[in-house]
Amino acid sequence: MSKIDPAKIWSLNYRLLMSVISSVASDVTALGLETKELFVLTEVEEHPYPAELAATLSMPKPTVTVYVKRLEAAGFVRREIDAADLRRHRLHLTPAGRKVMQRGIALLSEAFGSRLGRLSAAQQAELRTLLEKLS
Amino acid sequence: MSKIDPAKIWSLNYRLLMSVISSVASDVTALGLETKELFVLTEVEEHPYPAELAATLSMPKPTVTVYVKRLEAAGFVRREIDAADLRRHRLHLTPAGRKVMQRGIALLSEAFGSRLGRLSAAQQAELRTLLEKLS
DNA sequence: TTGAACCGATTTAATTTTGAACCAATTACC
DNA sequence: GGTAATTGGTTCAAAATTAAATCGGTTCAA
Repeated sequence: MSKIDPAKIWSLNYRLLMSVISSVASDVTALGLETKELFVLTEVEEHPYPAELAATLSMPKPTVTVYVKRLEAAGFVRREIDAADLRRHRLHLTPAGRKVMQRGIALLSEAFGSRLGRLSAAQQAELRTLLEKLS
Repeated sequence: MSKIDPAKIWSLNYRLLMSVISSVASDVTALGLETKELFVLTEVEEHPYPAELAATLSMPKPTVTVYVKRLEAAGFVRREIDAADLRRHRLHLTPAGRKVMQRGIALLSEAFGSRLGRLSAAQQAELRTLLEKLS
């Protein structure tokens, strides 16, 4: 068996993700948001503050500011000042935001799921376990 | 066991990659190239034409044009018109390009490898196998 | 051959993304 | 208390990215 090459695994994974992203991009934008805005939307409930979103998604803060502004303008999130810390802006998914997020996730699940379909259910579970360990 | 959720696996993987990328970014730029330029560099030998690079890395063609121009200006790749098809520009890694690519890959391997280190050798091999099936 | 369709790459112009500087609120510490 | 350091978020100007149009070169069908 050949020696494990992290860069090779990296490259496989990187190209996989990029390929899936670009395959769904046009359908996602048809929903009225950019792909990366969708990623933000999917994390809003677990990480309801812009700074948290920036950290978990590894995005610069000004980028999050822009996305949140657009998501708010589109009516997908609502913002309110956190009473306990007036610097913080707590974000809430609106019903429209939840709906569009679910549609976006469905597109992603469909595209990525069709790749995952090449694996058995056990292998998919194994992949998830491995990725969780890496996270 | 819970039902397999492609979007969940997706999200784990996406955040993992972004996190690794941003952790190496500053060291990579210290080598004299941008992170994405490094990705291009690593694929040049297997895919020596810009159009191929764009396809395998899921990048728009103009983006590749820009990166290749910079890599050429930095002396990391050489370009020559393909004699068999005058539209195509065959790319070659220069010795300096190979060196910087190896350094960049080492950084990436180090950063990603430290995550991979949480897995046993068998699990790493398994991950690679799974990702190859998905690619 | 010819010319219509196609393909590889680039240019241009517009949009997206981000580093740096900033402001306001909070925290830590004397 | 006071004030220095930190944190959440934004602004602004600059840089990166890309869609659309373009230009040669190639292919293919007649």
